[in-house]
Amino acid sequence: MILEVIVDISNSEVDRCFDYVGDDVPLGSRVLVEFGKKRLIGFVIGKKQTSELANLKQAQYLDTPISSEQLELLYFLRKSYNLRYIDVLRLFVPAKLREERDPEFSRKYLTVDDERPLEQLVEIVGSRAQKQLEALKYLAANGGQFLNVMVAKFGVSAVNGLRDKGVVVESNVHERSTPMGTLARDKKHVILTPAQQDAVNRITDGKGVFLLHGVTGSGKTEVYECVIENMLAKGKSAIMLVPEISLTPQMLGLFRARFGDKVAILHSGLNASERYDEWKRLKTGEATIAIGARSAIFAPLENIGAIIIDEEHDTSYLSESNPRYDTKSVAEYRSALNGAVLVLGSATPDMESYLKASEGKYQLITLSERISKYSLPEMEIVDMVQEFRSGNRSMFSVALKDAIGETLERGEQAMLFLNRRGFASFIRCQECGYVAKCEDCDISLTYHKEDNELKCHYCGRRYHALTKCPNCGSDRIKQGKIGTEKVVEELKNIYPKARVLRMDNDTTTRKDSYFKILSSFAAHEADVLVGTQMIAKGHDFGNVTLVGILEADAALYFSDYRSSERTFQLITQVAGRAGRADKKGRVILQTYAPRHYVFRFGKSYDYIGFWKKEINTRMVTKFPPYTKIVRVLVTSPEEQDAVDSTRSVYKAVRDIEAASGKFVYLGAARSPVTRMNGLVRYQVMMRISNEQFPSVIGDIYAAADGFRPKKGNIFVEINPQSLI
DNA sequence: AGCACGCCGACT
DNA sequence: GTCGGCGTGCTC
Repeated sequence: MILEVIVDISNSEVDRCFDYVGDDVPLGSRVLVEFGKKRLIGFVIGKKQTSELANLKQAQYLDTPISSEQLELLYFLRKSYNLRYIDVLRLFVPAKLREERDPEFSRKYLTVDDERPLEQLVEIVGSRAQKQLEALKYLAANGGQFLNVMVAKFGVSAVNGLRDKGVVVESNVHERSTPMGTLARDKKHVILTPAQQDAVNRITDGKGVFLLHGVTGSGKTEVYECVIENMLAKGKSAIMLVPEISLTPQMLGLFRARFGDKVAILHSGLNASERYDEWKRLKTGEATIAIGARSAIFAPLENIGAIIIDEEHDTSYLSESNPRYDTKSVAEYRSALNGAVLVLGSATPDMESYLKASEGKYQLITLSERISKYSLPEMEIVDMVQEFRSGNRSMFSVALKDAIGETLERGEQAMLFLNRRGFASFIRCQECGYVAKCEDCDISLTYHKEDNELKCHYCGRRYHALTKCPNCGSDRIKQGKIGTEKVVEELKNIYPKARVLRMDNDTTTRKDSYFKILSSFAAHEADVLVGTQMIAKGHDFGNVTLVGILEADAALYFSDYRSSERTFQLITQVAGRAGRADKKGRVILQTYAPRHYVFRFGKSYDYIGFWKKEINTRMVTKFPPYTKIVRVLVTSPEEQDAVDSTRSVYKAVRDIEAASGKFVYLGAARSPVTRMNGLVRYQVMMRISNEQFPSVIGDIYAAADGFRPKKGNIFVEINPQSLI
């Protein structure tokens, strides 16, 4: 039998099948092959009787980790996102399966017998066996250790003595570092409200895609749990995706409590062995629920009954590098393959999701009541232009300053948000709040220091830098951006006794420091937490009664067509942080544009009102979800190489346009960030109507692949999150 | 990705 | 004269 094998090398040159001789193994099998001079892991994706080539090498069968359904998914991903075979296959298997070594390789692990108290065990060992007692104490103190490590430390006879006396327990593990037992398992009994029950029934008995629009605190999680429970009862499996940031021990404990060992958790904190163990539990059917961040959509489950995507508007569902893909559309495809329901849940759904719901493509379920009897906090909007005019040059409005003082006096906590993203900045007049926008796109211009000019990131149009406000003539027109350090500094000046914690990209370089800061704040080791949007998500802090949003419009004027949507999502999310428990919350939102519709709708938590206004803008200005933005990014260490490639791609795309009909926009230019990591960056930008998109995207991919720069790289992005 | 083959500059 | 630079091409 000839096997068509994809080898484990991610390179466009070898993104095709290589023929090997082998046994008649199932498609999706893992084999060991000799490729050139290297021994590599490969995946069988095709079989045939004969090959055009002579002298084929032999492929050695290992196992079959990939299902036929996943192979269908492979072709879908490859076509939709122009991915290489191997990049998709790598998403399907844990890293352990990319090594030649037997993944089942395990070591003996010793733990102290926890059925009996330690004193009793000490007695059994007896005072004569000093070395054994020492080893036992070490085990008890460390919670366990590998057998070979114990032997090295205490000698064979001491360790064997302990094993003979039966005071230690042996188990086979890979390299597990976090024992399963550490997760809390307190079971809570949940009684659903009629609205929740109705949602559960509709989803369980239905099919297709559901958009679960539930206000903050409306109990979406209970709905997810019940849907999963019903699917398990039907003998089906389920996948639940959450933003990486919400994979907290509390959240996982909740699911463990309800579903026990049926849950497999795939999060970034797992080491390779733990990941393999969880993957295998799903593959063998021992676990039938997969919970994790976006890549858990590829979990090796069969007969899936439900796929749930919590906080579906979250941008972490879009993979922006290496294998680029959109988790939601993968989920839609996979749920269709399985005949499963797909549930998209959010308090502030993605513009496109709600549009599909309004068009009847998704079934809309609304949870409008909060479970808790406490209502959402009152939102006050402070006009910072007014503050500035009345002589307050501080970054804190009088209202916010007073509110912080009162909160501190009551011994409660406050959170201050700085709405900041990226390093590029817009230009704003401090006197009147004027912001420079592109005349063609109605998107805020970005100031580029190197060229001292303003640029539109969507069409490339350039404008002179402003020295005076065109609206009011003031010269107080400058970059609108402040940092968290400055906020902390000023806060310390006003309230020297306040204990302040700061969290932003600088303070949270390591992943665990994020949780450290949050849990320190939760333990009331600080009175005020100052941070960027990072602190908007995550835990509930019962003692937080004040939330201040300092530059509510900073993201609003960020050069991005989604800036209003982002701002609305953010203020809704942030407001949810205030007064969740029995204390009434207060939100103070500072802005230079108090009459902007985002704040008008945000103040009353009116998602639908906002959506209607915003979707109309998108339709009129021809931005997603009515069009698709396609960007071909070309990078190279050499200017000419990048220019040549960009020109060729642009010409090819012009031909595609000529054959297919005019695009909404097409242009080629330098990328907004012209150099990065020593590489020059050029781009071809397009905006294409939804109708036209499916028929041209394949040709655009082909054009990009065909005119790859000699020394650099080229890739195609669809609706990129940022244009840097 | 690696590795081999192959054609031009500064060294014993 | 040669050693080695990395451009180009191939791996079933």
